[in-house]
This record gives sequence, structure tokens and C-alpha cells, in this order.
Amino acid sequence: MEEPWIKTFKGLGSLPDDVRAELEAGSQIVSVPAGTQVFAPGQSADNLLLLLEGTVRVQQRSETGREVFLYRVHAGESCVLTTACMLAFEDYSADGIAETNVTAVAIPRKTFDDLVAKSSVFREFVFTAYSRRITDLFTLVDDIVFQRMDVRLAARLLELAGADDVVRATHAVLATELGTAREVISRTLSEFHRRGWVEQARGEVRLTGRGGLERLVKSSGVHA
Amino acid sequence: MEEPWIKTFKGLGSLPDDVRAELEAGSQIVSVPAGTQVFAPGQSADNLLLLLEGTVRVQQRSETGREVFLYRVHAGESCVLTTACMLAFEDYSADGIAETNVTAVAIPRKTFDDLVAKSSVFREFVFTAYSRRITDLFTLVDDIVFQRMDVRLAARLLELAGADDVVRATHAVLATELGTAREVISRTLSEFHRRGWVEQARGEVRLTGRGGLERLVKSSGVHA
DNA sequence: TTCCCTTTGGTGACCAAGTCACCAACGCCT
DNA sequence: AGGCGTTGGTGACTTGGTCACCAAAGGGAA
Repeated sequence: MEEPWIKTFKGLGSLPDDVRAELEAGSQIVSVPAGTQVFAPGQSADNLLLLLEGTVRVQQRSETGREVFLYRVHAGESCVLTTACMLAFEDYSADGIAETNVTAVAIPRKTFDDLVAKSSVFREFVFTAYSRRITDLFTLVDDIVFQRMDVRLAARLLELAGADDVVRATHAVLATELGTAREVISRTLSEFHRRGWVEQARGEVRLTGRGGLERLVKSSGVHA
Repeated sequence: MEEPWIKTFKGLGSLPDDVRAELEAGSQIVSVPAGTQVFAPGQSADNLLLLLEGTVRVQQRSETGREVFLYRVHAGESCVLTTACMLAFEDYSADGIAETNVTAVAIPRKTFDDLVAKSSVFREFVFTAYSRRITDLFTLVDDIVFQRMDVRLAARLLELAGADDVVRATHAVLATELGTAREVISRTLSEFHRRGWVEQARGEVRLTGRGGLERLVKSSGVHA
């Protein structure tokens, strides 16, 4: 109770006091180190996580052992799609992996269900989060089907780059992010280099010409 | 009240009587002709539809004007993803189109919200439906990224064929179902024809060798 | 019926992207 | 220094998507 974590979540600011008290009492703050599997297929999730710090990558592992990146949960967001499985008592088909050290509020199934029943503000919070994720998934499908890889890679680099304009990721990681092959990333990055948009080093890509990347992205109205 | 439509939905069978009465009183049965746009982007949905008869196709229309098929809602299922937008007061980004004449139960936003608050059985119904759809979307992404087109087309033909082994759809329609180009469908169907698996006529495909198609699909562990 | 027009399907050339089989360079460990 | 796992680069090939056509089938309207 040291500090009001609830402020981190816009949608929860207007919770009535009693509901807010129940939420705080019925949940706990947890920390997990980078690399932890936060949820996994075949293991029923029993906590809704609201991220305070760090990011969680959600991906689908296919039978062939390959992985597709689905979406990323940032601080201030929730792993809300897992709740469908919490309440439906069905298994989730996707993995969630902490990309960094993560601090989160864990809301157990029972508390979650109570809050959904009692509070229309909480319901709106949950359904808004759903709506965002689902829209993201729709957009993902659209991108995969219609966007060129160079455009998608450029967009992703801009998204992943820190304030120092550096993306710390191997070609292989970028490939699974975009659901493509490492070779395609290598080739596309060489092309970007040739155009003077990036410099490469082992395990990182430095953006030296954001402008060019941005023009490429804008030229084919990409969403994110 | 003539007949208990609630029986059509497994998850609703065990609703307590009072909740069930509220659901029946607070909803109405509607019919729409084939081709009707049931919901659309930029138009906030204010009814949850539970399909009694017919099917609804849900697709994403991209900026470029092209369409991707997302999933199909059958009789006995609900357009539940629209509820996220109903309660979140956000717009949906996908279209829903009645593929056939459709009869459905329309539950207005207010009734839906009440029921979610009051009944844990109804909550479970809703979240189970969510869970299915979301899993479908994950599987869709996986398929698009990793499955070969011939396998996906074979699977879809088997899925769409009636008891008479005929799929009534043009190549163009099959193409948007799978998010590919008409030419690809034409070429793949010619190949299937060459192998003696299908006969073609204008606007329809007759399956003459289900066995071959099934083997193709099974050979690369496809999901649906 | 004939003509016209739309819808549907077929084709070849070309480009983008995924796959396969390698190899080279780097970093790290002992 | 030697050995090894990780990372990135490359060429040849296949699959799939795009473009620009054309031809055949069906459906009115005159």
C-alpha cells in the first residue's frame, strides 16, 4: 500500500472506494526475472497480470516448433486475453514470456470474477483492454497478409529503438517478431544499410536515418 | 416465447430461472437477409447477436480496400468479440456480413451488461466464447505464417463442402477466405483437378477425392 | 435471337519472400 | 592458442503474389 499502483492504470482511476479496497486486498504485487514464462499452453492461468514495469511477449508456438510473435504487453497494460481462459477454464494456446524483469499486480481468478460482477468501471476496464488486443490481432493479420516485409521491418525497428536509436536484437529475434526467416531480415537490413538508414553490429542495429525508414513506412500507410 | 431458443446454446442451459427470464425479456429475435452488414467499422455495435440460424462472416477491410477473412460465426455461436466494443464504447475495426439469411437473438448493451454483472453462468458463457475466438485467431495467424497454400485450400474446401461434396464459391471468394490472390486459387485448383481430387464448374468445386485432400491436410498437421 | 456487358476463370512473365545448404566471422571459454 | 556455439552472409531454388492480359459463360435488353 506504499504507493497507489492503481494510478498506473487509467481505466481504474474512477473505481469506487470499496471496490478499490477489494482489488488492493485481493491482489498482490509480484516480480519475475527476465526470461520467465509467465503463462504457457496446457497450464491454466489463474492470475490476471497488470504490468507495472517491464514487458511481456506473447507468442504462439506451432506444432512444427516454430514461433510467431502475437503482441507485446507493456507497463500500464494487462494480459487480459488470459482472463478468457481463466474464467472459461480452458487452456491458453499461447506463451507469455517476460522480456525484461517484470513487476506486476497479480489478480487471482476469484477476485477478478468478483470485481467483474460488482463494478461496471472494472468491466469497462477489462473490455476496453480486450478491445485493444483484439484490434491489434486484426491489424496483425492484415499486416502479415498485405504488407511488404521491408515496410514491416522498418516499422518494427522504429518501434523497438530506444532513445539512443539502437535496437538490441539479433536477426533471428527480429525474424520471429515478424514471423519470417532470418535470411530475409539479413537481406533487408543489408538493403537498409546500403541506403544509409542503419549501421549493423553483432546483436544490434543502429538507426542512422530514421527519416528514410519513416518515409518507407508512411509511403504504404502502415498502422502502428 | 414459443420455443426455448436458449437450448441452442450449451453454456446457457444452466442459467438460474430469474436470470433466464431477464435474458428472454431483455432481448429479441431478429431476422436479416443474406448480404446484410451486421456490424461495421465506425458504427458502434449495440447488440450482441446469438445466431440461431445462418452464418456470419467476419472480415477485416484494410486501408488498401482489400479484405481478409478472420472467422465465421455459425448457428449456436455468438458474435462475442463485438461485445468488447459494446462495453468499451470503442469502434470495431472489422465487418460482419450475413452470408445467408440469419435469425439471431439480439441482446442490447444494457441487458448484456446486467447479465454479466448478475450471473456467473452468463460470464462463463461469454468468456468461453471469447476464448474460442481468440484461440481461432491465434491459429489463423499461425496458419497464415507457416502453412502452405495448397494445404490451407484443401482444408477449407473440406470445411465448406456440404453433404453433397460441393463447395459453392467462386475462386475470388476462396481467395479472400484464405487471404491470397485469385490466381493462386485457380492454379492450386487446377493442380487438385490434375490429381483427380476435384471437378470444377462455374462458381462451384465438386470434391471427387476427399481422401486425397484429407491426406494432404493430415500430412502437415493442420489444426482445423 | 442477337448483342452487349459483367462475371468468372486461365495464363505467362515477373517480383517478393521463404527454404535449404553452406560458410565465415565473432565472442567466449578453457 | 584452440575449440565451439552464436550470429550473420550468400547463392540456388521453390512458393506465392502481382500484373496485364484474354476467353468463355451467363444474363439481361432490344
